Amino acid sequence: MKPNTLSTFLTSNIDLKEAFLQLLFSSCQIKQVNKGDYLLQPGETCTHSFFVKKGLLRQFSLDAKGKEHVLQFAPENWFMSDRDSVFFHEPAAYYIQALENTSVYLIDEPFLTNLAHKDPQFLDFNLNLLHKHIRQLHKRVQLLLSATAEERYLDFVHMYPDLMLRVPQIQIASYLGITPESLSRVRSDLAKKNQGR
Amino acid sequence: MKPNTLSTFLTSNIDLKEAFLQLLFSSCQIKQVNKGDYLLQPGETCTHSFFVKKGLLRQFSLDAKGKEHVLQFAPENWFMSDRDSVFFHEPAAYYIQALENTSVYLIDEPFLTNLAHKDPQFLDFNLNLLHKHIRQLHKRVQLLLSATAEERYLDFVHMYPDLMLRVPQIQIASYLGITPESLSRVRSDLAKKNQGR
DNA sequence: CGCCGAGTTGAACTGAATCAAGAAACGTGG
DNA sequence: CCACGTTTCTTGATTCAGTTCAACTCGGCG
Repeated sequence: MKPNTLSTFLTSNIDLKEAFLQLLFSSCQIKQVNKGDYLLQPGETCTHSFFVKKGLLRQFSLDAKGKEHVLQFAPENWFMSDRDSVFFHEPAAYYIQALENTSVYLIDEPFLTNLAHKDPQFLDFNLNLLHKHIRQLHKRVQLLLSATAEERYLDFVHMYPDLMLRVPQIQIASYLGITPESLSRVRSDLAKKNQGR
Repeated sequence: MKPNTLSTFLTSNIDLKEAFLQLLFSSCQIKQVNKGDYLLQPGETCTHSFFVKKGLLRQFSLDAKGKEHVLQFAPENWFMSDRDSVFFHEPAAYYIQALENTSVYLIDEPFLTNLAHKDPQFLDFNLNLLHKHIRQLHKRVQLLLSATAEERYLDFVHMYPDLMLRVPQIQIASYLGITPESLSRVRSDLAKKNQGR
């Protein structure tokens, strides 16, 4: 299942009524951002989530020592939003930046909530997304608690093989919670092991 | 705000209609579990979440090396559920165990979903909970990525001071992703530092 | 009593970080 | 299309936070 548009993404999960789809599209603006540009920076507040039509986003934080830590990536057909800002109307705690030239739909939150209230199918779809997100985060915590750098890398490659080809290793290292140097070593160790087979 | 019952917990967030509250209570069974007993084990499936009336639960996994990793604790008035099992009808991946003699409400999932569909206020309440949960998990990932053992410990003490008094250090160490020995050392180092003031 | 799990403390070890330096890839402007 | 500077990736040497293993203490509890 490889949805290519917002429409197929939405309908691939739950059969949304055509009318609601039209409504969603018509209410969405599209925004273009260039590689390196920011959609959101800490301290700002915004009322919409982003849905990636084309391109690639990353969400990251800056710690006290000035280091970046990637929370997640969002390639085509992924949602990304800063919950502090969008749902709780607090200043954002994270950066959202384009890693490629990217076009996103701006998904207005009040509108989404409205839709959830009006369309039972959309509500199910929405709840499903949230539960999946939580499950994925649980898995991530679990990996950070228990797995070595190598294990986490292998899991990443397995889960997001396409991202390996698009995201600089330095970003992947940050996502995995290791330094770029360590990632490089993990990769060369794995290459050696696999050479013998 | 220190809610003491399911009723006050629910109403403290959003004003739920009295009728729905009655409905919720009437449909909930109460279950008693003794310290050390399991509410759920990997491989099982169950259709309800747990709401802790009195006592303390923990959710944890067992890794390949036989080590436990605590994902989260649930003291009074917290929800705990295994999403794999409850929402996706897959075998559970985690254990849920009582750390004290505990009584929980069994919250039937189909019923909850129903409620969300019927009562707009309950829906908002439900969505709010999910978004908060995600936000908390983001923060946890962020800490695991960027903070030292000491920093994570201090954050835990700050966030859950009550749990420090009820949960064995060995469990807290597991939650923080360090060994009990390391936690002991972190604590004694902090004690030394604070002694001089 | 004596046992047993929780917590502490010490010494040796290790996975990953840090620091440093070089090589390869990339984009931008001439 | 090439030259340049910039960023990414690699490799090596050293350091360090946290683990491991082991011994010992303490407080409950049968």
